[in-house]
Amino acid sequence: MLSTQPVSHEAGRQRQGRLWSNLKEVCELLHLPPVSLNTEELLFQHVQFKTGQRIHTIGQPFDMLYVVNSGFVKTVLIDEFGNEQVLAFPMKGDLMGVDGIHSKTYASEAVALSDCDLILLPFKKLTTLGRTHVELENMMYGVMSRELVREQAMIGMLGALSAEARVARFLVTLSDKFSQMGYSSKLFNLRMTRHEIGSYLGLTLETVSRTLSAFNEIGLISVDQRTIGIKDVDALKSLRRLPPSRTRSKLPSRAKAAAAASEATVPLLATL
Amino acid sequence: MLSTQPVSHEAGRQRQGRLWSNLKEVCELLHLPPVSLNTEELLFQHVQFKTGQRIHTIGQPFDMLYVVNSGFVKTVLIDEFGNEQVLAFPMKGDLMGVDGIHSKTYASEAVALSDCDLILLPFKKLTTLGRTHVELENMMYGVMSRELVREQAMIGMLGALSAEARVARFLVTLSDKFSQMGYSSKLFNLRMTRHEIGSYLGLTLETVSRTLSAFNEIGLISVDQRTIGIKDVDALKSLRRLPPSRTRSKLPSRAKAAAAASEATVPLLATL
DNA sequence: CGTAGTTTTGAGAGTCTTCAATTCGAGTGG
DNA sequence: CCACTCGAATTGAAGACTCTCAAAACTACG
Repeated sequence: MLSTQPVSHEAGRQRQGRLWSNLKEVCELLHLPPVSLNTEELLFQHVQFKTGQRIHTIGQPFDMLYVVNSGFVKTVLIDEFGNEQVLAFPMKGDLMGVDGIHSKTYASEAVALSDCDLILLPFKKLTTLGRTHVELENMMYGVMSRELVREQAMIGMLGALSAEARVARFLVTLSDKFSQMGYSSKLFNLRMTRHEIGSYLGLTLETVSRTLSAFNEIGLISVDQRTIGIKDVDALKSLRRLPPSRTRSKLPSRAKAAAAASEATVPLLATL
Repeated sequence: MLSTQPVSHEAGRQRQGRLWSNLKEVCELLHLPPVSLNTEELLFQHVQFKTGQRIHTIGQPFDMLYVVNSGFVKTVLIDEFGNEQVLAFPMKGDLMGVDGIHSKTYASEAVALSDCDLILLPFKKLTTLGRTHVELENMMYGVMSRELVREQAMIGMLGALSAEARVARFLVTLSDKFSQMGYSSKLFNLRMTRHEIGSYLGLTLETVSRTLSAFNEIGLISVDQRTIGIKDVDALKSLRRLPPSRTRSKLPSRAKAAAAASEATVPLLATL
């Protein structure tokens, strides 16, 4: 009903029947301090993909970075059995393709989850340009480093959090992202299936579904198919579980706050 | 007993009572095509850390990248409870500190697991230099991208593999790394505790211990405290489990090869 | 030769997965 | 316009894999 992506693309101008953006617009999209350059004439082309279309595949020669201007994408790894492992759900302002730099070949596959509009950043062009424009170069390193930090956080999450905590975090992150994009942070539509969410979080689709239902019953959220309403962000944010391994030996082993959330039989959390 | 790290550092020369390495040596260490530059005079300083010493902490201002020249390190994330989440075990030839570029502050903590020798790469110096030497610049991007791919693989592992498969992979990876470093790939010492391994793999120390014991009983490896002997690399490499989630709908649902490894009650699996 | 940390091993509990059935929703063709 | 079909989502029940708690053996170090 609401929070449908806008059809009009804020960034970009028409030219030769296509959309183009300049560096400044790209920087804004990436939430980076704008590179103050005389690069008004330096334009990057947009490309549109329809739902289900592949943006790039594993092994394909690398030459482009992509920035999502609108729409939703998933990036996946594919193992020797053909099983997908979702790595990320890039959306407006997210960068894709960095994993291709090293081997000059994309290491992951990107698929459009909705019709979307991407900005093409020819990697060669960027690096040559960065050589003369320090700011741009810093931007490049910065964005790559940011990606790395994001993945580190992901590893931390997969390695240490319970199913409930993972789903809660996922929702909070999505909520933030939506608000950041100018949509409602309280009510939004998931663009991915439970299966894809599960893959992303290292869970089965059933567990994802059950957890969402549980959150719903407790009143943390409202769920109707792919429409999610956030009702208690704070509770979601603080949803934790005792760490699975007793780490950091020297700590005053905190009492396992067996916080029974109301009388619900649902074994949810220690709101700390 | 064996495979103790060499006291002498292959790379590096004495000068002012300290060790220094040139760019070529650093590139070799990183397994990168040597940057053919007239940079004989461009030297990078070494630093030594003793077991347990902190190389950098979270939040500390970023200015250096580090390359491990000898010894063993762990990098960790620390959550709000003070719990450690091991991110990696950098060893000879590995790069550290990239996560600090983005926020100009290290995002992780690095601790020496053994006495070790690191090469300091002042980030500013590298980038300025890269501006004039394309090869060096490419190297920078390449190494960062490689790190990203490594972490992606880690995410895939944490999200999809069983405890046994994770431990098996860990051993194989270590074995490869050791052989790459010039040590025996068949017999080596772990430099980290079960607890650290568990944190790294998203398991408890008990599960790690039990899994190693199980591998031992089956004859895949020999275990004596921290000394590991690899006896059947291929079996370790092919150790898998049915994916936890039925992904990729359209596949001829492979029969769950209930391969009972010998008659052991140990539920160890589908050697494919 | 104690003391503390590491590792092993056991037993029980619990979370998450697996298998299965049902409902829901959208797209297609009659 | 409605029946039909297929994928997505929900829910239940049982089972499996790991975790938790606990105790003991071992190692290292002072």
